[in-house]
Amino acid sequence: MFVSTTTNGIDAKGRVSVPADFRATVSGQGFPGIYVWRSFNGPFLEGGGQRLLEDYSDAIENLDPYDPARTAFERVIFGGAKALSFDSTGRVSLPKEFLEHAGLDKQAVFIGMGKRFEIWDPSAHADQQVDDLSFARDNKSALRRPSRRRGDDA
Amino acid sequence: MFVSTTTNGIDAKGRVSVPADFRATVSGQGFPGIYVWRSFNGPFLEGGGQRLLEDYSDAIENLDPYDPARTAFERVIFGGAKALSFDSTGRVSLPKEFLEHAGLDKQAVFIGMGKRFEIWDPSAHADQQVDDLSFARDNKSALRRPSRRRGDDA
DNA sequence: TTGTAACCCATGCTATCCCATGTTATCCCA
DNA sequence: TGGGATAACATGGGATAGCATGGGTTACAA
Repeated sequence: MFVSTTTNGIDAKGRVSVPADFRATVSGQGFPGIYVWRSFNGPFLEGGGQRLLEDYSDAIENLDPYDPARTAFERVIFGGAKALSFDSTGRVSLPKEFLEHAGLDKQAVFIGMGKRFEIWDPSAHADQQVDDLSFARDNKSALRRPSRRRGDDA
Repeated sequence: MFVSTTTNGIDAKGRVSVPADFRATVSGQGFPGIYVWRSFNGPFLEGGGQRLLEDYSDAIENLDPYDPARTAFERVIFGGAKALSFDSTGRVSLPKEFLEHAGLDKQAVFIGMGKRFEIWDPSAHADQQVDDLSFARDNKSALRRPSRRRGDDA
C-alpha cells in the first residue's frame, strides 16, 4: 500500500528517486518499476505498480468488447501510461511531457493514496492542500464511519 | 502488455520503427515481428504479437460456426492481417493498403492498448484523443467494477 | 530495365548503467 | 542510555549502450 508523503529532488537529467517505501510496495509485482500517467483531473501525475494496471485491465475486461467505452478506456489508460523502470539506485526518469503536465521542475512530491500514488509540484500541491482542507471543513458531515466493505477502488 | 503512446517517423521507403517497449512485449512469442490489420472501426490499424492472434483463434473456436461474428473475425483478422517482421534495427515496412486505410504519411502514432495496440496518423489521433478523453472523464464510473484481484468473476 | 523490398552499415541523441559521495536512520555495544 | 559503527537512502556525474533514423547496396520480380 502506498502511504505517506515524500518530497524528492529532480536532477538535471529529469531523474527522481522513488521513495523507498513505494519501491518496496511494488517489488515482487513483476515489472521492476512503476507505471505513471498524466491525471485527467488536474496538473499532477498518477501512478502505481503493475498490479494496479492489471486491476484496471480486469475492470476493462468486464466491459463488452464492442462497448465504445472500452476502447476509450484502453486508449486513455494504457495509451496514456508509461512504464518507468528503476535504475540501480531506485530512480526513474520522467518524460518531459509528464514534467510539463504537472509543472514539475526541481522537486516532486510523492503522495501515497493507498492503491495508487500521485506526483505533484510542491507549490501546486500546497495550493491543492489548502483547497482540500477547506473542502474537508465544508463537507465534514459527509465523512462518516466507513460502512463499506474493504477493497473498493480509490 | 502494450503501454504508452509513441510517435515515430515513416521514412521514404515506408519503414517505421516499432517502439522498443512493444518489441520487448512481443519478444519470445515465436514470430519476431508483429501482426497488423486494418481496423473495421475507423481509419487506423490494429496489431499485436503472435500470442494475441492465438488468443483470437481460441476465442473464435468458442463461437458458433455460423455466428456471423465468427466469419467476420476470420475474414478481417486472419484474412486481413499481415505478419510484419522486424529488420535488424526493429523496423517494419507497412504495405501501402495499410498506409492508405489509416491515412498515414510522415508519422505513425503507436498506442498501447494492453493486449494489443493501434496505429494512427497523428492528426486523426489528435481528434480522436479529444473524444476519448472527454468520454473517459464522463464515464469513469463505468470502471468502478468489482475489480479486486484477478480470479474473481462477477 | 525499372521498381520494390530486404539487408547492411553509419550517426546523433537520449536513456541507462555504473561509480562516487553526503546525509540520515538504524543497529550494536559499552 | 549515550555514542560510535554500519547500513540504507537520496543525489551527482561520466561513460556506455540502446534507440530511432538515414542512406546505400544487393536480390528478386514485373
